[in-house]
Amino acid sequence: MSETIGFLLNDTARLYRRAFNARTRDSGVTALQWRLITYLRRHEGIRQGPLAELIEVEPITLSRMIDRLAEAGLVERRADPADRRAWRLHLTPRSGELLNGVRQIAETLTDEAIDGLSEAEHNQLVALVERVRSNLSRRECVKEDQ
Amino acid sequence: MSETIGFLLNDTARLYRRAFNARTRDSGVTALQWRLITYLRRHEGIRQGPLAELIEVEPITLSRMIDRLAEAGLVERRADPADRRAWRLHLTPRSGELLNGVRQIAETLTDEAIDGLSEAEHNQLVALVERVRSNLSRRECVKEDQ
DNA sequence: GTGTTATAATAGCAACTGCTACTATGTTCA
DNA sequence: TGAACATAGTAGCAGTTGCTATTATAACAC
Repeated sequence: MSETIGFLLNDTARLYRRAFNARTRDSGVTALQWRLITYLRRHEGIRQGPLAELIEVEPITLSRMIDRLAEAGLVERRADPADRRAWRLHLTPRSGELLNGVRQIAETLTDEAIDGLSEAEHNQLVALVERVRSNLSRRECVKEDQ
Repeated sequence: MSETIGFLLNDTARLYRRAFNARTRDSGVTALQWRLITYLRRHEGIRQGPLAELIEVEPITLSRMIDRLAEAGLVERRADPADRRAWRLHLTPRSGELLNGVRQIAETLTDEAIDGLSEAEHNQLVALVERVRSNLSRRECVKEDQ
């Protein structure tokens, strides 16, 4: 059996993305864009670098996601008055409206994904995956460990 | 907390891919290509359609992965004598050599990913993720349920 | 036998991802 | 002050993924 945990996680994540995107196609927001926006909501005015670190993607990856979100009118790049190299990211009012609908879909999908799992199993699943994530995370960025 | 299971799985899977690819860069084989090859090894001569279904990707996605693997000399498309629309997929000898090295890397990485988990926890993790996967899987393809 | 429908694979388009290399700006130090 | 270094973000390239549409072939219906 080469069904290692890596492949299994990949498969499952891909199926989740696919299901999410299939349901939100009309809204024009993908699973990952939605996630980015939920982070942004809690970090209004954050710069791209720290946000990229927060969600653990490369700066360039984030940069291009922001490109698309800005083009869609969901996110705004504002010049940082203190550093002319940097942007500060802000959500537009339009994003708020959109997100209420999407949040519903996301919650439903999550419920379906964990269908049949008890509360305890669900908690355990999250805890175990988080441990795997932190195992994989620390070996890439030994720079900070807080 | 919007750390839903979907995002968590996605994050973890991405970190796994990243770590894998970082270690196998010289070999020229990515995590997903390697996985495809391990499937192919157990299904020599399979056609693209069934293989795509097996690994649950769209046929076009598989088609392009095969393009790259064929170009790299790891996989061969042979005409199907019984159906001129179809290809039969075969591994080349070169793939065998390559894979022994990659398998080592994959095993090491898996060990690191589950570092700190007991045998029981590891088993439980796999079992729980598999249940989530099957929850997500069945809702896309109600066609077959065996 | 010919027309309709189904199937195998691919083409175009677009989103997500990371690597290396680059530009522009800020910081430090001599 | 001016050079060396660091940081914020982007450009080019390539791999993975899926949607819709298309081509070529097969299977079926009449």
